Amino acid sequence: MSQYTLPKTYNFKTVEERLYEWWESNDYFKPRIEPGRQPYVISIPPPNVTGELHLGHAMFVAMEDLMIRYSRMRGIPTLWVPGTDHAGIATQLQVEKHLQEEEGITREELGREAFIERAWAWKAKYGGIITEQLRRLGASCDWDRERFTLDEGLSRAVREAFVRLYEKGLIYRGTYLINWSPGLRTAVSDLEVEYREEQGTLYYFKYPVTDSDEFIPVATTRPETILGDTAVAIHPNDERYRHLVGKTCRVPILNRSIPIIQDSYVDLEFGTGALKITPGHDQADYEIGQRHDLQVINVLNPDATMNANAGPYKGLDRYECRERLWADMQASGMTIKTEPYVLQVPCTQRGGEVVEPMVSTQWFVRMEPLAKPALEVVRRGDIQIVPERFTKVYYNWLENIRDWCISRQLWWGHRIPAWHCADCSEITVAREDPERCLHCGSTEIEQDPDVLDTWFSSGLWPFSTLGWPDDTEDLDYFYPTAMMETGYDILFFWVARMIMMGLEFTGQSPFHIIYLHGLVRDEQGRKMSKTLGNVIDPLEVMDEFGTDALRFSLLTGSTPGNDMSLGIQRVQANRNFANKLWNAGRLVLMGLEKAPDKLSDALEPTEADRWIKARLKLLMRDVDRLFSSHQYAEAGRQMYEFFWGEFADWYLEIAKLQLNAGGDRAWLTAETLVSVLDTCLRLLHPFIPYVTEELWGHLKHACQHHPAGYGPEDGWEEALIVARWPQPISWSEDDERAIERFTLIMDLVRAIRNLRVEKGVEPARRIAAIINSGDLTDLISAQRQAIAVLAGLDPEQLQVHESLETPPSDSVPLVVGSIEVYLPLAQMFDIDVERLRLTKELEAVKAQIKRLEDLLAGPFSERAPADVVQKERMKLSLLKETAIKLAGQLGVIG
RNA sequence: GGGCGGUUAGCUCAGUUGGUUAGAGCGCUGCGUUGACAUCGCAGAGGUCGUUGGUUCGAGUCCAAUACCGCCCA
Repeated sequence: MSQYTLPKTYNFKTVEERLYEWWESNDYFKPRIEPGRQPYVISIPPPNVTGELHLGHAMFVAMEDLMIRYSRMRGIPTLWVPGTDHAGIATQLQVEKHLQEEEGITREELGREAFIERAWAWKAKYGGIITEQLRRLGASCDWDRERFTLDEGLSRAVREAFVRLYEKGLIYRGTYLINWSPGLRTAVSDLEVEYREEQGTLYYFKYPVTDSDEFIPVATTRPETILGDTAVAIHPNDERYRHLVGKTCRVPILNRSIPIIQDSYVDLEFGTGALKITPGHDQADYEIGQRHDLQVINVLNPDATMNANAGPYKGLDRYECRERLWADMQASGMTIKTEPYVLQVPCTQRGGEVVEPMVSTQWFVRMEPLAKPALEVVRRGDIQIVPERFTKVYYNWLENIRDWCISRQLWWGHRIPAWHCADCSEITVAREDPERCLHCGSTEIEQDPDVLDTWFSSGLWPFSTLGWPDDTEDLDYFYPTAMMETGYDILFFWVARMIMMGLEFTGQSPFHIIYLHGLVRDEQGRKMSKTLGNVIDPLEVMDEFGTDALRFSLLTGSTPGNDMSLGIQRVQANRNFANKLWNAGRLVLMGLEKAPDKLSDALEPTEADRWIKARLKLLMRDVDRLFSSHQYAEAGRQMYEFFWGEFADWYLEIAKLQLNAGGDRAWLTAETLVSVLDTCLRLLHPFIPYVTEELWGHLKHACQHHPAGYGPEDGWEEALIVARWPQPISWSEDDERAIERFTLIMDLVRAIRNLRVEKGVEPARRIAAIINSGDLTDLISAQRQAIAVLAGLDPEQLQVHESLETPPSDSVPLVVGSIEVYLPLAQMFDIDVERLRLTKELEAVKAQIKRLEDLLAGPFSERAPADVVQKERMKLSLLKETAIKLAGQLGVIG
């Protein structure tokens, strides 16, 4: 009876939570500070504090936890700093919605202070959910260092940063054209605006020239903006209207007089070739207006209704105004025509509601001086972006950067530390709340009502979370961080800004590698959205298949910077992999019991032992190479294939035999099993931490309770999470040969299996076989038992000969390389069928020979490297042997 | 308008610095249940690597052009 009766199926439900708590309570997530030693640090991309877990979170947690666990196992002081983001707009909207639903009141009715209190209460209530969910994913963050963008320390950092930038003249307040969201009643930055294609209309109408019967035909997609026009522009080369330049025309309905100007921005081909200029509500027009010193007229209220400048249309919603105005113009004969037109409608990234360009007084960050050093650090390689192609995207954005509108007319966020003086109208910006105006000493000062863009505080994240602006031990030791791992969709929003802020405030790049993962999509490659109903909830997936299965799917299914499709079937397959690991582990544990206490004599490893160890070495080497080039997915896939396709499918089958042989053979086999399994668990741990830790614990326990004392040379570590990462071991010729020799055995076994199936031999039936193995007789004889078991042969009736003078009759012949095999399946032997089969095979081999001979006769043998040529020569000679054997067998059949 | 990515098996995707008859998972077909695992095993079918041209002894891989799909920026 086994001492370790593990269940037949891996049950993640009884494992995950227990292990996570065990890891956390043993402080395995906490780094030791080892002065002089370079630590490995990742700052988590902080999720929205009241957000819900989605696959994007699962993706970054899986990736980062992989990197963190790998680093930790390598013995490097490793820190993953967790935290959450206050997410200004998102959270405020949630709280507002809740307020409306539960109490039927608006935030304005509640008042600013009370509202902020509610928001904090909301955060207190729901803020822990997301971090709990990150734990569930196995995130090995140091939770004692958890931060929140709106906590006291970070608020101080934000304030310090703001004041410094202001003092340097990099923050300014001014009245410019910005993106206004009427729905949210706040300004948003350029980045937060997305363009949506919509079917719209292009309206053609007449701009009457003052004191003349002439008119200029003009086209617009937004007729309501006519009310804010302050010029009509034509191209300098445009002959048609040249004579009108310098004259004025009259705004329809309002009859305001506006100039006719020339500007090369005007596209001669578009519309009528003349452009109405609305500096108050269009970016391009705004710039033209600046060039020509045009008046800026705002016709909109903050809620997107028309204001007094719209004259008779005052109070109407903008779309209603559009219709009415057009109808009025039609009535007075000023319209020409309309035609369908596809518009690019600006919308907010969040709500999706239409954004109106509008002139407004806001706070801005001057970006160019910050962008320059940020470009420089990437150019000189201090920061490397993976995949590399995003470097170009990054350059392009920074080289064409525009000033950043950082003020938001919200309540939930970092309040701008600026006070306006009622007496002198000057602004006081200060680290501590001032009592009086810095300019005139007046006490009649009031703090600016706006808060900062959420991304302003996120930009400080890698150092603010470590204590900046204070000179803390953490900041000193852990900063700059090593890796910034996140989705490419926030390269500008977040990553670029962190680099700029990091350089500005700390003088150092905040991290050295940027690894950008792709976005997770559904099986058809579509974005997941609630409206499409194709959202996969990671929590449900984990409930059904376990965390490891989800992690492994995300980690092996994606390549850097490329989107991935996640299918549930893939997760299921990986759940099966966890189970495969588990059962292979069970077999090893049971095998241990068959091993004697100690080795009685020196004993050579078997061919299979040598092979699996050599293959494992190759795997370690590949994994090392792949990890260092950030090809984590490929590394994971190779581990999977090695474990399942080689260790489980082949070695374990042979190991059963070797264990049953008992004695020293069993002892040595158990040792190999333990060693290979142990190494595999170490390699796989960063990918699938739970099942590996659990199984490793059993393995360790079993080994420690076995008198043989199997285990790693330096003994078993406390836990897999802190166990040593396997180091690639040197490669030798012997390893090469071990792989070649065993590969031949596998080929032989496979060939026999194929033939069995082809001949319809029942799987359970043991059949006889005669092998003529020539030079390889030593190898084949030594492996006869293994071959017999794997190929379903009867060991009693398995003959291995070095040469065979008279081949057996009535036997099905086959050739593997230079080895001949005869399966005496008399009743299934059909001479015609065999002849045909052998002839076909011979033809195929001959074709191969021809191909290689041609190749070697050509320039290949002179131009290609010697080892490549040699390889082909070897292949050719083996094929020739095969051909001879096949021809011989055909001759026998007659 | 500028830039980027994708196009490989029925589906979802891998594929080192170019090395010579292209891989995985799922799906499909056939067979198989007394001891690691049916969340499994054995075997099989299935691909002119979008198209065209080029470089090379050799191209899925490098270059150029082109088509389609998608993304980003303006």
